[in-house]
Amino acid sequence: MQDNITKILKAIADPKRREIFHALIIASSALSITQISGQFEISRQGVTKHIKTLEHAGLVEITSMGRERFCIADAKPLKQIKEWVKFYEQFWDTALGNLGSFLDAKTD
Amino acid sequence: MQDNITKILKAIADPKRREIFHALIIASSALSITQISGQFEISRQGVTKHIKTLEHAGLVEITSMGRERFCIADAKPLKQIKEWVKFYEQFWDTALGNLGSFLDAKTD
DNA sequence: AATTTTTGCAACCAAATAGTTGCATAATTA
DNA sequence: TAATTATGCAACTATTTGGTTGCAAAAATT
Repeated sequence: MQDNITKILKAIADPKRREIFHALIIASSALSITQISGQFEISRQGVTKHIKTLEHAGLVEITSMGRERFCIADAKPLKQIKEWVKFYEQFWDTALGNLGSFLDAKTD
Repeated sequence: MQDNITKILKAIADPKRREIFHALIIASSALSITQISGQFEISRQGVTKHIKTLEHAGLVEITSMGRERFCIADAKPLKQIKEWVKFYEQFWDTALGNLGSFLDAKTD
């Protein structure tokens, strides 16, 4: 399909999925699909789809118990995003103004 | 349209856009649209579209000079992603195993 | 002045995405 | 056993997205 970091970034790029992920993270216990969808205005199936996306990114783990499926968030994949961003930190205080000085130089 | 962090996350969620952003970040000078598209296999218009997305997210700045448009990357918006991730760091070493213990508790 | 180069805009296309509804099924409860 | 509940799967729709091609216009070069 697509590489890991792409999956993670796409998963959290959607605001509704960030909300769902957040709700799971701050929940004191695992939540069933029905419990989660109760907190959102979209349909249960809509929530299920979002959860699947989060699961494929490794951000949610699911275990079945009886007829219920309990979900819990796992923040660890976000480490990869932190690492990706880390590389660019070295640029974020120097980059601004580069365009200006580049263009100034051109007009000399 | 959509909130700022969503724009930034969507911008970098696409692998091709990450490549373009990276190419711009490590470039020693600003690059024109033609110079950038020369580095990628997709069409110039394809590149232009990606750059527009990056620009709307604040990750690229563009200045026109004559008929050329010079682009430079700005990593600063990535700070917002770092901040977003930061909140979840507190969970990423404790979260694993929560589902297991939750389920164990249920069977008691 | 004629040609070439750099670009934007618009139209188009295929695939992916976010969402829905309807139905079937397995587990639980009455 | 009958009714209810939790869920998955499939089909469908509308919108967005990543990409293309064609054309026009402005700037630079010859």
